[in-house]
Amino acid sequence: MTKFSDLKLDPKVLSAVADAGYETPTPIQAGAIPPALEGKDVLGIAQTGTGKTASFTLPMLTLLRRGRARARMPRSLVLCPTRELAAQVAENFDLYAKNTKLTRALLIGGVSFGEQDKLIDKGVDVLIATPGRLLDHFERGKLILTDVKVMVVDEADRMLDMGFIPDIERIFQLTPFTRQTLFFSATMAPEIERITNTFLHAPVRIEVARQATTSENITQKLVEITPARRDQTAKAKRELLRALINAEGETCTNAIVFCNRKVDVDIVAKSLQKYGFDAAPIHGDLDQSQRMRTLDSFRDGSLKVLVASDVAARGLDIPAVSHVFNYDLPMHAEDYVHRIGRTGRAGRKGTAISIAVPQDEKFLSQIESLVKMEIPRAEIPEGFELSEGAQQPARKRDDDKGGRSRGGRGRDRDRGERGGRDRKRETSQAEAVTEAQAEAPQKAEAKPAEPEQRVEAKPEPKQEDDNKSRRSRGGRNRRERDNDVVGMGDHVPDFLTVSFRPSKTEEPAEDSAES
DNA sequence: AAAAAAG
Repeated sequence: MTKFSDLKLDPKVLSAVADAGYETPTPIQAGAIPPALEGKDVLGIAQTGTGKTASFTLPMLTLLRRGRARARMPRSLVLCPTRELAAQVAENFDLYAKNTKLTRALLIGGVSFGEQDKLIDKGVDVLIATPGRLLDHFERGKLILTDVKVMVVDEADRMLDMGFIPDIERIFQLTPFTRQTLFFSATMAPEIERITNTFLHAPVRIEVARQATTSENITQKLVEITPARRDQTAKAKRELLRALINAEGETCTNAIVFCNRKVDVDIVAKSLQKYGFDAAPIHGDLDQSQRMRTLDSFRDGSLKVLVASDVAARGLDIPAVSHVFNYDLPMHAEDYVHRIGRTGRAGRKGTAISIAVPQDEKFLSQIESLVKMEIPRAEIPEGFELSEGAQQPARKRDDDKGGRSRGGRGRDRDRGERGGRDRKRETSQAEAVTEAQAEAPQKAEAKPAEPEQRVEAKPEPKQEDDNKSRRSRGGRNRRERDNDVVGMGDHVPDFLTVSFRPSKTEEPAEDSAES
């Protein structure tokens, strides 16, 4: 078995690796580092969580150790699809470059140019960037790319999804033909193939096994419900989500809840907060500093539940998440794998629980054929009061008061209510927001018996106001929502210390009667 | 059908 010490890395880099506690390279590292150190182009086919980042940072630092960057002329370039990913790569560089004098700059959108300009002017060895901001700097004449010796493209498949390929091609053309290229992608779509054929020179191809489509460390579950009425779907799912989190009890130390839409990320996060969960949203419409703050507090454990769009599905290094909840099933089966891959990492056990409604059927079957297994159906947790708003997959359609039944988890999802023609979203954004708002207040009364004071942090009067303003202003009030979302942290009793024993009072009857 | 990224 190779060790890092066998890999001809710079001693200073090696000592940083050792300090970080790593001894044995992962397969992608063992495969990519040696050719990269020889100056060869590398085509790495690997997913997140395989140790990909170190497989280019370590050789780059070694290759760059001699020489010095000139003003505005970075010596290497790392391109990442998202800001968070770029920031994370930057952290990696800091970690492994700590014993060297190499410098780096992070060029991402959403933050001011000033600081970035200053660093570029001083000259940096490593430039880590998202494509848009990089080109922005270039067009302003701030950046000269003719001295780039090494260029890395990270998560190329995602760049493709995001429409970055033209930008990437352009950036390739701005760098010298003689540069060394390290190129990473989880898949080799035809378009990616074309790019690599065009811009890589005799690359060494390293392919590591798909990160088990489903790691056996991850316990997967699927809970199907069939809301009696379409317009109650969202609320029923939120109720169910809370019940599922509660049912996991103390085993749920921290969790990511994935939603397909940004608006739902906000709604769900807000709803969870109203119910006393230590939750915060993250998606691409939130401003960058808030994204960073949220992510930081999630990493350091002060935030327990991260409600996220797919911005967080891939690439982000969030260690040791005990649970992943799919509030929505992802529309791309691939994303399911990425999402649940946020848990069960590094040999730990993880749990991934997904909520499905009848409309999800086709996504579900795609997911199941991708992961090559049927996701075990789980029962609706105790404490989830089955109301008209949410029923288990209907076995009998006319059993319309039969909410209480718990047994049936057959796969007859096509039975349920599916008014095929009406494809549009069941609840408008504005309605949904007010609905989320409305859920909690009733909650407060229903709950005094509960030992934990989770609800007490709730700023009630303010909500009523917001509620009105929201109603009148339709759905376009994200900024406003963001503002009252943050800052509950200190008041909300620790998620961990809460006893999760589900209680029926948790779901007041009014909750489902309303609307 | 949605998210992300340059404003």
